[in-house]
Amino acid sequence: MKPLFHPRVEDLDLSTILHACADPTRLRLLADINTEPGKTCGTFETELSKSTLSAHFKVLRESGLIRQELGPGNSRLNWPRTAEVQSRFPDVISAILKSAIVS
Amino acid sequence: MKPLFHPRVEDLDLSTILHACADPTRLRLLADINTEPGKTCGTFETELSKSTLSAHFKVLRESGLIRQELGPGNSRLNWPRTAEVQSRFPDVISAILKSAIVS
DNA sequence: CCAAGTGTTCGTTAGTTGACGAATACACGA
DNA sequence: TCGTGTATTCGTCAACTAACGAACACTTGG
Repeated sequence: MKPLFHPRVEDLDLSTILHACADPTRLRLLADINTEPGKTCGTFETELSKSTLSAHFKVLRESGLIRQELGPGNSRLNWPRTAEVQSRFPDVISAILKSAIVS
Repeated sequence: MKPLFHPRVEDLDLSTILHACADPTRLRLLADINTEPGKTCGTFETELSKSTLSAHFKVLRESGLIRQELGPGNSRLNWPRTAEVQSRFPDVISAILKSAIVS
């Protein structure tokens, strides 16, 4: 299986992270992952196609906001990297998530 | 003089705001405006053309992050709307600005 | 081995973005 | 009124984005 790319904490970039959060779909996915860590890609409530969703997960993963692990049956388990991101950019993600869940 | 559009506080949108912050140039402008409120558009240190800069100010203004007032000699005074944005999305902008100024 | 389930990758398309120079609009001072 | 200074608008261009379906890759159960 092809290894999935995850940026190191020291390579996180604020603009990249904000760009990843700036899309409503991705912000929703990110909020869901933080609410229910370990969700697989297929368990998100959405109207979008699989390929579109996959692309959004890729953006979240490559920005450093989530970690994707192999799960059973070729599935992907999605974990938040919120703590790691916070270590570089304190309070940014937690504040965004708080506002995102409300709105 | 054509009036400049400013969104009302109740119309602020989190994704729009994050998108405005996601560009490195705009984040720098926003940080500068917060550091030195009332700066005019021409006083920012940048290599970009006037028209490009004007477009960035427009994005910041229409997202609700700044307010632009008429100044002397057809200049624009740029003021942060940080407090208003905070009232809708607590801590988001302050956290972003703190990280932005460091990096 | 085969079929079903889960995601990714590829190619395409329409729309958006960021950049620029040139032209324009407006205010102010001489 | 005529420049000068300040900023916006317009038209253009290349690059990027989000969306889709089809095809592919991989795991697992029968």
